[in-house]
Amino acid sequence: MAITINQIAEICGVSRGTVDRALHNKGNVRPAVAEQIKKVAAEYGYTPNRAGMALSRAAHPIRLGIVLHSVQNAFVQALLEVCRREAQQLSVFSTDVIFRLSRSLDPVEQVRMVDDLVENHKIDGLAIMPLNNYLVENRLNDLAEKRKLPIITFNTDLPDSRRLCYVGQDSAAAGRTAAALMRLATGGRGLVSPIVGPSENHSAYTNRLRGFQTELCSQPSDIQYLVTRVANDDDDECTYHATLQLLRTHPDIAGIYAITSGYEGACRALIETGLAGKVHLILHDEIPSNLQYVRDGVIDFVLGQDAEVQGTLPMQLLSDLIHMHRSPEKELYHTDIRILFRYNIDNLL
Amino acid sequence: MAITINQIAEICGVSRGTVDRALHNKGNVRPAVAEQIKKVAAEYGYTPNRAGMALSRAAHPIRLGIVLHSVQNAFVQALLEVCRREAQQLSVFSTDVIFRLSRSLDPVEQVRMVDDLVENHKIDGLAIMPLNNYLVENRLNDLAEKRKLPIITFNTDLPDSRRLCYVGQDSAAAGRTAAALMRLATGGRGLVSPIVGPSENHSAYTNRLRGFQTELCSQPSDIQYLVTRVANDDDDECTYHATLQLLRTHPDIAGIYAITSGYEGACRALIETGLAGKVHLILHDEIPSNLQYVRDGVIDFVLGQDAEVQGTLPMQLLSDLIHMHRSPEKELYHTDIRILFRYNIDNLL
DNA sequence: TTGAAAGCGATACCAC
DNA sequence: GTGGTATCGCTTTCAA
Repeated sequence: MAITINQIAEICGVSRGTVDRALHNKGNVRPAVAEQIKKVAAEYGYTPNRAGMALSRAAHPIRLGIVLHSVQNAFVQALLEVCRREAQQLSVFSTDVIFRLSRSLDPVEQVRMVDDLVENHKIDGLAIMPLNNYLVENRLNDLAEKRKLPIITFNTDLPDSRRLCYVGQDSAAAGRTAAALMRLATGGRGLVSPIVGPSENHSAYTNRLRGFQTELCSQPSDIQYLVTRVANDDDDECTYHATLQLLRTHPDIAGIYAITSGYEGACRALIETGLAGKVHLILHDEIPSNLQYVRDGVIDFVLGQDAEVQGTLPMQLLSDLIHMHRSPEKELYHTDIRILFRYNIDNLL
Repeated sequence: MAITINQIAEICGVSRGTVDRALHNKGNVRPAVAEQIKKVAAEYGYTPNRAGMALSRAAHPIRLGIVLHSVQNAFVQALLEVCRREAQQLSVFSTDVIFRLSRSLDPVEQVRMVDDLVENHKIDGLAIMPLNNYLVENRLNDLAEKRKLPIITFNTDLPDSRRLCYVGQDSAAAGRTAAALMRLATGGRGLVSPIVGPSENHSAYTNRLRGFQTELCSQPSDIQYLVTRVANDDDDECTYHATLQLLRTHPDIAGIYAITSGYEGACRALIETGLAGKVHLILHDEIPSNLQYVRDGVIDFVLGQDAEVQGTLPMQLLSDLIHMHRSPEKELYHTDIRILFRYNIDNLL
């Protein structure tokens, strides 16, 4: 076992209280004594016992806010699940977590949620999946500056805001990865089409498209490129019809890249037209339905992102910051870009 | 905050001690009272506070043993690193971890290490990366049966032994994954050669080869198959020479599958012969040198395994079992088979 | 500026 | 069979 605050107190011939004040720079310790205490602590490699801290804090809980949008999306639901589990874990550390969820992509609603958490629930930290909109950005900047509220973005970033850090995928890199896999799957020939929605306020989606596009065009090849637009983000039905239409007008198409996990309709369209397995298909997110389509030979590749890390790290970082005054070490915590295909999906935990 | 043992005691009009005995079935509680206590606990969704448990156990520490071989291998070193970090974490739960490391693949030495941990250090649980040898297997079976020692295998399994469970990759599936990627990279044409050592006592390696072989032969294709044997496992120099030899005799070779991360010599051979990027190359393990070869265009794909889970889960499972009498839920905890190539390696945590 | 003491939740042990 | 009490490491409060 590591050295304890009691042992340090004994070594230095002072009381526990004094050691605590010295190590936390709370003042009311004679400088010379504080000096010696810190020296001894460093010498013996003192690290506070987390169980002890947790227990003693039970009387003074802190509150964290979590804001998510697009909760109808299957991946976001998985992410929410992980967040809930982590919230449970954190309750040991006297950290209460308050969730605010929306289906829409309405920035006004998101700002209202944030305000509610800050004004009515007095949160000490915020983890948010932000919409890419100036209303949201301005509000977050305000809170960070004027209220000194620590804010962490996750899943989707708002890079120019005053958030502490971002936990999530590098969306542009994910798009480039999709392009490289598409090249492999098609042998670098034929017509390839990404299916995208308006992606308004949703920077993850626009970044994926940009990355895909950039990478495909970066090397000379026999690939033609055509963007298929659908009316809504994460809309299964739209995607179904758009894909049917695409397959009708371009029956010789080589590959489709459905840019969100809400675009499962593309799978149905391929199956119904008998083109499943012939047209190469790449989708995002490790959700059960996608994996089943992979097993059935409809989807070539699924690009997964690490829901585990995205759902736990933001809260842990906030908790560490507030409880132990330890700031995040990096600005960007980029999570895995997982490549899943039929050979490596049935061996997971 | 969740309900505590104190509150249950108050509700039931008994003392904390009684509640504790009732919930842990320690006897010495009147059946009717025990019944009521359990009912109340269930009703209020009681879960023991981990911080409290950890703290109260400080006086009664437990000991875990960890046995690793092939520690000169870069991946095993990364794994060891993770284990050390987890051991640090567990010290909060009064769990001391004792490591025994070997470079060799000698089963006699491994058995000796296990014996030392059991006899001289009185370990309460064992996590081992076992050699595939009857001496090891018999010894583990003995300890499991006669001494009731909980044993978990990790990284490499010993499926017929009496271990509680296994945490690690499905090696055969990893081999199949390598074969599928090789098919993609080569376009399904040409000569493909896995490079393997004797793999004596090392079932992960033999299973990878078996999976690779099975998958390549499972579909009709224009791929020819030739196994290249080297004298030692994880030997860079051997591999270098064997690869040079292979490239000389088969200058038109399409792909090489180096079955362990110790076979970096294959990369050097390809670079020196000017064949890097022309002959497709797949290696195992997410180690820095491999990733650099990917960036340099020498390696097409790296198959990674999850060192994080492999290094933490076995100890957590043992700790949970010994402290809380909670047995592992599964027999096989298969970790990720990660596919890494130049597009998704520079965006990691 | 400092020390002493209470309390967080769970466990172990000793009286009764 | 049961209740009381000490203990783990840390924080906080109050008194000196």
